Amino acid sequence: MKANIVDLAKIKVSCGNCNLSELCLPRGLDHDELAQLDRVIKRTTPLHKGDYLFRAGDSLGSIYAVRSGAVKLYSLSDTGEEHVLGFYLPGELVGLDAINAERHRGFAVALETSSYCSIPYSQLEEFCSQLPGLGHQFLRLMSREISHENRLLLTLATRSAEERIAAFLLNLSSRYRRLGYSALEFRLPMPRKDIGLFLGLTIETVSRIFSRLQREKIISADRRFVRISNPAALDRLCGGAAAPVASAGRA
Amino acid sequence: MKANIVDLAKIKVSCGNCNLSELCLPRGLDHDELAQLDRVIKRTTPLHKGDYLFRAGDSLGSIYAVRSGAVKLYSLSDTGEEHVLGFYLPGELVGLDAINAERHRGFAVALETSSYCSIPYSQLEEFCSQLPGLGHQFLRLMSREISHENRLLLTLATRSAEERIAAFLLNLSSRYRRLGYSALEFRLPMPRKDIGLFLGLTIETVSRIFSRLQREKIISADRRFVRISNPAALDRLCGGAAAPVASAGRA
DNA sequence: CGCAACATTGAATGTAATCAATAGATGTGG
DNA sequence: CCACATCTATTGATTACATTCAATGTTGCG
Repeated sequence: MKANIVDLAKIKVSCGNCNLSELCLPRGLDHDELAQLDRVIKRTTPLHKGDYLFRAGDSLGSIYAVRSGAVKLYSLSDTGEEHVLGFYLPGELVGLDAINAERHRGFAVALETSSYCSIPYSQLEEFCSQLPGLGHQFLRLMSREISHENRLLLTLATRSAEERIAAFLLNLSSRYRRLGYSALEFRLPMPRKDIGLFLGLTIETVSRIFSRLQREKIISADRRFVRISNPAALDRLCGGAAAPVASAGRA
Repeated sequence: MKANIVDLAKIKVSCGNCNLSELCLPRGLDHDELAQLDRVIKRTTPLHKGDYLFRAGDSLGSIYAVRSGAVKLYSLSDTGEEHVLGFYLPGELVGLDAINAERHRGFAVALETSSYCSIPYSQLEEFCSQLPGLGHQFLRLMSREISHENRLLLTLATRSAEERIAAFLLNLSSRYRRLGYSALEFRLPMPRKDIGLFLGLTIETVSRIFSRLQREKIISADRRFVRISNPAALDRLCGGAAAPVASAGRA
């Protein structure tokens, strides 16, 4: 059975055989293009919870794609307050905001054991010129990030605490479904505090809203495990701000 | 003197002679590349106040660069509420969020008489492959949009009404300086209502904060005309969230 | 087991929204 | 040119929601 193990390892280290390829950079590439991309993508040992992908101030080395686990991106203000900019799940790219200044402004940390692929940005840019399909997909992913942030801006600017939590849960739900997991039952990779720092709420408010949604039989939550019992009600709550259908990418 | 007029007109319709070229797509291109880019960029008659560049649901035709005036990007929720996603000044690109879905989700409307350049997205993408300098700059501008939204997310998620207004004014200030205008005295291209819809505040709150900042001698505002009397105080107010130095792009 | 991190709940406070009225600016047609 | 309507902005009074401060409960780890 040793051969089997080796096979699994080989499968894992190729974009062509990655089950995320339709969500990630390789999307739309033909066999040859894929092979070329594969040559520059690096896959290293997984990160453990608390390990950093990069830190604020680091010069832009690589763009990272989450392969498993979850990554939190956050920034620190002058006064040391943390703000969570987003959570990244498998198939999603981290570090796109650093291209302009060629320097990261945020910290990317693993919320749990997580594996990732990385590609040096200079090479990625070069490849985007050479492989039109890759350039196309990369621009799409950049644009998607902008779209998602637009939706998030709307949520943060205009929605109540309850609506924000509802939108957050539905967003996660659709992203898990996209990954082939259950959309109605999942485990949150982040603590309540990070949800609060992401949505602009205090941890107490987050906790109270979770309790309220539970009293109203809309969700049932046991620590990090969440079950959406009444998706329609949750949908109604977020006032159409979350676009649960066909949504993907950052929360 | 008729020749002079013709000359001015010619100057205006070339990226090579546009005074915004260092802020816009042509940045970093050599003479030949510039000439190629110039061939596909369209410059049409200016928009009047209230004219639309595109509307939600429109398929992605072109990417637009504001040349003069100001453009507001906003979206409507299911319930018809407006949310302003941003304001675009000369040298800034509008419509980058539509690349992913190949469809606009927002409305782009001129806040005042505004001119613009447009480039069909399919051609832009093709050119990005052919001219590495253009691809590089376009990715930078996409990335910059993401960075600015990140900063905005922080502002909306964690700042008080006063801090939001302070950050908003400083952001506009730095963008006007970048364009060569006064950083301390400018005219707001948008009404109070739009500022509120952008910052997640009601028009009443916006008005009250403006009044308060005036009582505190930090600004003086007469309708749309704003003078920043005490930039240091304004800076202190926004708690380091606005990064007034070297900031550029969307508010 | 005992500690530390995470989470929940309650009471009091404060900020911004809402409701409401007024004032000023802009534009139109008589 | 003025009367009127409309749009925009300001200010005040009240209300509602989320924060803050505080205490307690729970889980998992060393």
